[in-house]
Amino acid sequence: MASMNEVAKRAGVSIATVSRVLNNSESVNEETRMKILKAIKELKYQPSRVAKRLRSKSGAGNLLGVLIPDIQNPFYVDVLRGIEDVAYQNNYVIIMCNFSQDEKKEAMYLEILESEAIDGLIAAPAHEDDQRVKKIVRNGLPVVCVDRGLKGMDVDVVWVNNLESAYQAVSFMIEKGYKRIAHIGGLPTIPSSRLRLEGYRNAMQDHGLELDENLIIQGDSSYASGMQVTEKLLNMKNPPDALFTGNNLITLGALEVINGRKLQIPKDIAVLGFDDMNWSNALNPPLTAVRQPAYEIGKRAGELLIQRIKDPKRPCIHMTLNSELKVRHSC
Amino acid sequence: MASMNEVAKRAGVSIATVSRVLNNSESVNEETRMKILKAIKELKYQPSRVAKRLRSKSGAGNLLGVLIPDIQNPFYVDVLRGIEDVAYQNNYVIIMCNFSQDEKKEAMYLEILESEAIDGLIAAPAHEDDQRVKKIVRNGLPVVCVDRGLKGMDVDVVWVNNLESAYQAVSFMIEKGYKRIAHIGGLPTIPSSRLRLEGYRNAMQDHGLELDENLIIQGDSSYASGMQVTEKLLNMKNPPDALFTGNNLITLGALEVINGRKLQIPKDIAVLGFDDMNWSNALNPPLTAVRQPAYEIGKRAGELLIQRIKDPKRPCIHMTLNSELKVRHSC
DNA sequence: ATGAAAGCGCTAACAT
DNA sequence: ATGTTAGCGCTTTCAT
Repeated sequence: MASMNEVAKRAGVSIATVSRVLNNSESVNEETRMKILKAIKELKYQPSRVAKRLRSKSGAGNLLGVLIPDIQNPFYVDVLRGIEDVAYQNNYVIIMCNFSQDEKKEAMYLEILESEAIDGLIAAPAHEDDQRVKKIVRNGLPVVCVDRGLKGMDVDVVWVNNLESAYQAVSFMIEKGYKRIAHIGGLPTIPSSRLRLEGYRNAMQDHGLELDENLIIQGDSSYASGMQVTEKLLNMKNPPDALFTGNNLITLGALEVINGRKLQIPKDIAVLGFDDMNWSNALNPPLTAVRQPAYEIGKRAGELLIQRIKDPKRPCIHMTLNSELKVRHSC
Repeated sequence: MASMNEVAKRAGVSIATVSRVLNNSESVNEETRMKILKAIKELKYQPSRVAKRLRSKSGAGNLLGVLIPDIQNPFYVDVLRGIEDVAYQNNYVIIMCNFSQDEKKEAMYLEILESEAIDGLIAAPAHEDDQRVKKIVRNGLPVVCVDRGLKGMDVDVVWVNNLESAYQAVSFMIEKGYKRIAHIGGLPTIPSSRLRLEGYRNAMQDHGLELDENLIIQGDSSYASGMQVTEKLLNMKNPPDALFTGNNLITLGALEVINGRKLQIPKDIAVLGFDDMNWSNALNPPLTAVRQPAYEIGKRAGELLIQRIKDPKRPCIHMTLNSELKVRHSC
């Protein structure tokens, strides 16, 4: 790979001038500019992003970190797609850090990202009291949180109206006539899990339905937990007639168990999932679900981050996107 | 962030000595080592991976590029997980480049990766004649291909026995008694699409079944193409009694159409998919599928890449993993 | 309008 | 065993 020096030599100018035309800064004589452009072309010169990053400490490195809890969850894949599109359009590139709900791994990745001199970070922190992410924000790195905020910390957040969405979904179930609606929640440490649970509780109460605490079980947000909890619920002497599942993976786990028992959805048990998937119509019956605009969450987060990199002083924004109840046939 | 210089000053030594203890190279007096370690701790010093990368041109940068055609395809997500695990264990970090089957985007990303001075690349090239990836290999960057090779080029590849797997799958369908088995293929430019088609053809012929060319349709490997082609097939005057779908996304698209028409699987039409998903049991009925060991493909590729980075002279390996027919209830 | 030179944080000769 | 020094490829004053 040719370096700026070689370009400068070939064009018979100094590297400073080359740098100037590259950053189309200030006034450069049209003639010399042409000479330089020619040399660049001939040498197939491409600037080293590494050197650039080393030199200019802020925002010019075109490198973003993305920290997500679980790449196997389709929700985060879609978020990632949104981020990636914005990043790509702005000549940024992404270091992907999937910490698989493992806080040790999260800590490692965060250290590495710092030492990679990223220009900004999009993160779904392990929980809202995540000291590691908080420290990074305090250190002045531009950060945008997705799906979860940071308690007591002013930071950009893009998320969805979890409580209201859950409330609306459960209300829908109630109106459909379901009485014993169980909720399989995600990790209680995750704020969105708690909000969805709260929405569930509120809806039940507001509609005068009895709140059977045995019907509320929180797992660890995984497929396996979806299976386990569903088993448990279905084994009850008085099992639920409907399931409100707390995320994508839980929903899928629940479906596996229900299918395994040859139960009919929604006749024997109805299912309404939080989180939609692009292929929810491929399920049989098609899944009724709360659709978070995952791609858009990622896109917005990317935009906010790039804004913040350019203008670190801009006041923080909490952007709440609306989710949508996709009524299909499982409830 | 503290720099090596500050550490050196605090410990009262030169930066060279600091560098030595960091790379636990050569002999350093135990006493000074302690002093330095102490200073490092006190300053919370972390080496800059950027500076390191700029300086030492080969393999020390701990940065890997991953180039994949479609992050929305669960197969690639699992591959990515495998790569990521190996990378993480070896202190490498990943720049994720999803080119969404768009060759312009692929080209852009490849350029950027070069200028990021990555130590190695794992790629699923757009096709086997991909000049851009070929050039990178020729330039001497360590590269491992997954899922697809590079025609006329000696390069490490990790893939699956596509032809045999398809052959086996279709034979299974035939033995089950299906006669009019349709194949919805992926992009003909992708080698694995062609191999799976060939496996299909061979199986049909070897079992003395008529090869109705109307039953063989190649799309673009997407969910949408899965839907379109399935529509077309089901609208035939003499529709197929079984579907052999060419990848994950196609399968899901096909299922949506089949469900939409209230057709029973496998009674009205059987489905066998190439590519399994972690949640295939959540489908109703559970999907019979050819399971590629996607995670392991990623893991192996990661291992091969790190080996090659350490030893660029090692002869190339074509590693063919076995896929497995998961017989469930859709066929 | 252009060049010279310092320096980002580190590695790797080369000295001592 | 440790220090000095010359870069890696670039940006950015400060001169001219």
